[in-house]
Amino acid sequence: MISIDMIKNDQEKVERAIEKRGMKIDFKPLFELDSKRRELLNKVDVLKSKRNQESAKVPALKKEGKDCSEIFKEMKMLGEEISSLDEQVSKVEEEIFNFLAPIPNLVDEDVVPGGKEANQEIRSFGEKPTFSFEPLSHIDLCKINGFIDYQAGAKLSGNGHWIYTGEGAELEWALINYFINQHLEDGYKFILPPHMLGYKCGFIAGQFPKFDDEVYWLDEKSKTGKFLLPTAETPLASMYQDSIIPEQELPIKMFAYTPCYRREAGSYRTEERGMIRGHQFNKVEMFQITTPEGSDAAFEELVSKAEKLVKGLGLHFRTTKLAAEDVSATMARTYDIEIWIPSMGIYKEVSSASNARDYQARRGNIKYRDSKTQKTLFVNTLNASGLATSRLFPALLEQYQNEDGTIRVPEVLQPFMRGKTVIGKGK
RNA sequence: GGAGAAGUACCCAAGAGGUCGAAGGGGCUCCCCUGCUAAGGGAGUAGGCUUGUAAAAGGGCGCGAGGGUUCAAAUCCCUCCUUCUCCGCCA
Repeated sequence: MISIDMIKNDQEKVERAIEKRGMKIDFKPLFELDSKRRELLNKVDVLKSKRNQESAKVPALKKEGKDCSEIFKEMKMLGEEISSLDEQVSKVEEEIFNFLAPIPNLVDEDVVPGGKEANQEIRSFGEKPTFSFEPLSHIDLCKINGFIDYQAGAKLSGNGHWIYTGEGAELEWALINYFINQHLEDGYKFILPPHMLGYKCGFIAGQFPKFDDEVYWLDEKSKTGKFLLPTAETPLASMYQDSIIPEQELPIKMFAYTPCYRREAGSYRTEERGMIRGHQFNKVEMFQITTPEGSDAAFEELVSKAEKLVKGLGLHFRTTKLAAEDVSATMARTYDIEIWIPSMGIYKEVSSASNARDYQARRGNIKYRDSKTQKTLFVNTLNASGLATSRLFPALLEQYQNEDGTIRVPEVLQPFMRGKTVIGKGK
């Protein structure tokens, strides 16, 4: 959420940032609402002040045995005026909220305008692997090795669901453990949040109201109902809602492992077979809460942590800085770490690292107390996957396959697989 | 799922329609005393949001949240949330 003050202070800057997303917003109605609100508040506050003063006199008058009915009559009329004005105030405030809430975050100055085509690769690691034999796709590799049971998954839950079986499940779990271990070593706090969340979490994280159709609602979609988390970012962003964090506790560094549940309605189903896009996938999510001054460094840290994980697996990837239209509405900047999937001949996102600046903090009223001024200020929130397995797993199988269809286990995963160096029974 | 009780400031807690920005205690801060420590004495310790302004002064809101009754609500009524206790259910 952006604020009226941000717009007032530098309207040009705000407009520039929004234009980069290919949008245009006329703020005039907002300013009108704002001055109307002030006007109403000034009026009603004077009346309330008068009511308070008069009411304070009553006990003394009563003690003297004087008649107060005249005052009561007058105050009753005042009271009616007050409640009518109060009503107008809350209506205007609601309109202001409805105006501001859907406005996307302001992208950083250095984020270029445009869509996907304007994304810039900022660095890459490793090379596209070459094979001396005809490599198999991860789908075939899973089938011959019995890592994944797609058919049974579909039987249980329909399209977009799969079952990790045997060494496939072991590999999946080893990946998750490898991530968790790295984050613990880096001093991040381990969080296991609930998977069923209330509406407000979705609002704070910025997914609602726009994307409230893309999550699974456990009952009917409503402000009181619960939905299954689409990413652990949603609960992590909401953990500190309505609180003031002492500055010395910042930055807060944490991570969570959860499955992610997504409807993925209208996705590119044919291209994305296998586990590229499913309704449930595993992800470890990193999250940081920082001061505004600390958030750039935190962002770099998150990106490099995600890169380190992929590097550790020895997988070829590139890091891309997203152009404005590709940055999600909640975020000011996003870097994607994309991994090479040989059978598809494309890079797929395994981590998305973003700085929300104070956008989520405003939505969730998350503040910190500045140690010098003692003032309360909004925190910055940042998140990055670290990592999602559903793209990593296929890339790993394909990049680590042997000619006989077995899979070499990357060294970093071996400790989590009881020392195994090769998995699968092969062709 | 059912029944009951409770939610007041950093913590505990009084408060039962008007002078309650809310008693008291603990904690914390400062000072005094005691050669250290323990103990004692004194003073201070409500914020958050908002309005207003050049800055201020001043004003509004505030006792879990939201409504309502009333001239007036921490206090009465309703709804919701949370916590605790008891009962039920047991993956």
